[in-house]
Amino acid sequence: MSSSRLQQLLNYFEDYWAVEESTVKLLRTCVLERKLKRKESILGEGQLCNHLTFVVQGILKTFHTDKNGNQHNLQFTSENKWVTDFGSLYNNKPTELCITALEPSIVLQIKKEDLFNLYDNSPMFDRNMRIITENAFIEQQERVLQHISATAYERYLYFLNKYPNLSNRISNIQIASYIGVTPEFLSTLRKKATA
Amino acid sequence: MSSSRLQQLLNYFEDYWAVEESTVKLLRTCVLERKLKRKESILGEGQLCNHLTFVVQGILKTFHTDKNGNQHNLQFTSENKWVTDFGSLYNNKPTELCITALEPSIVLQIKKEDLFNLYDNSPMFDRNMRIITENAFIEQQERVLQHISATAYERYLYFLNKYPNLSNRISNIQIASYIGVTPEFLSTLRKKATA
DNA sequence: CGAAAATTTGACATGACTCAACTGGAGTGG
DNA sequence: CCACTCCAGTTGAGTCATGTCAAATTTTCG
Repeated sequence: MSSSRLQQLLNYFEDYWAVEESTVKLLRTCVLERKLKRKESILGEGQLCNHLTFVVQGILKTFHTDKNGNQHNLQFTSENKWVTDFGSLYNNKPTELCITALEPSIVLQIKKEDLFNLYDNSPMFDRNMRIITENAFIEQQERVLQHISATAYERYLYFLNKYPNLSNRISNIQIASYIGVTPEFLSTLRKKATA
Repeated sequence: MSSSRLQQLLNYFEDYWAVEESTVKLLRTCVLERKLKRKESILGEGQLCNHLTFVVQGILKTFHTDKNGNQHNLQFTSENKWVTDFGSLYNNKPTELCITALEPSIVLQIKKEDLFNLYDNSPMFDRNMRIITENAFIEQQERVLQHISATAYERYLYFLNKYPNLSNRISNIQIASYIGVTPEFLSTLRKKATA
């Protein structure tokens, strides 16, 4: 794999802690690179999730398809963010989620066995995944709070404000699905926002 | 502190991993017990969150008060669950949340410094907090999914089904605030559910 | 027991969805 | 370069879900 892409991952970790040489060595042996075309998936409904994925370039969406066939976006994952389905990864349960590229993308992946091996051999890697997960939890909690206390209009403004780079790169249909409204209704919110 | 309550915490951890004697010793020195009356708070808006809290008995609610004075319940924490405000705890930021007992309760608390000490001296404790946080993340994600894809009625039925013991012990006003509807509307949903 | 809080009810207002139609831009093949 | 299709985005009419407010009733807790 391209060493510059592994380097991006290492730089990312350096923001959290000084990565030991032994961990770098482990990462070098187990990190897999994968290129994705637009609309290509790394996880499909009913499959087992076997990887932890780090986005080097591009944007992925994680969504659920309900019984009526409607898609609901749970998460966008762009550069230097992680994505996986924890429920499926840890409990060996078939996933109800799908992870798909919205743009041509490059990701790094760590297989489940290698991930567990990293946890066992690098306590600092383990710790950093704890911190990363804590931050992800905070973000989800903030989002729940929005849904129980704010209107769709407020949620939209919040999204624009929090993810300015995403809102330029993602279609409004995807944004509507993320904040939990129909594309038609988002359209009226957008008119209101520019008025 | 009562050793039986520390024992409950140790039993809890044993479900995850075999606790080493050195960690037990550390816990014995730093775990604080606290009794709470109904409506008593362990964290108030504007304060710094300095503890990780484990509920031995009772139920706490974590809520946010919006600019109109309305409370929105983010979380209920009952026996053998953890609660804290990660954002405030790690970033030393004043919290926007409040954690209050819904029943007379007994909790165990670990101060921030002791918590960091535990992380440093017990990699398995660190790991288990990672796993606990991952599970909490999954739960929040499921809740977000509900809000972007399900009706209030479906969310209510889901709550009843997922937390049968909570729904008996908590007033409907609290449940309404948790699922994100007004108490009046929850009342109509309840009528529908028993019809 | 008595005060405070929880729950219910009903009339009315508004937020958000559905469906169908229309517009306009981005690719694609001839 | 044009004609074509496809998809994103918008608009509007009608409808349903949910909120607001006020009041009456019941339950809970000190």
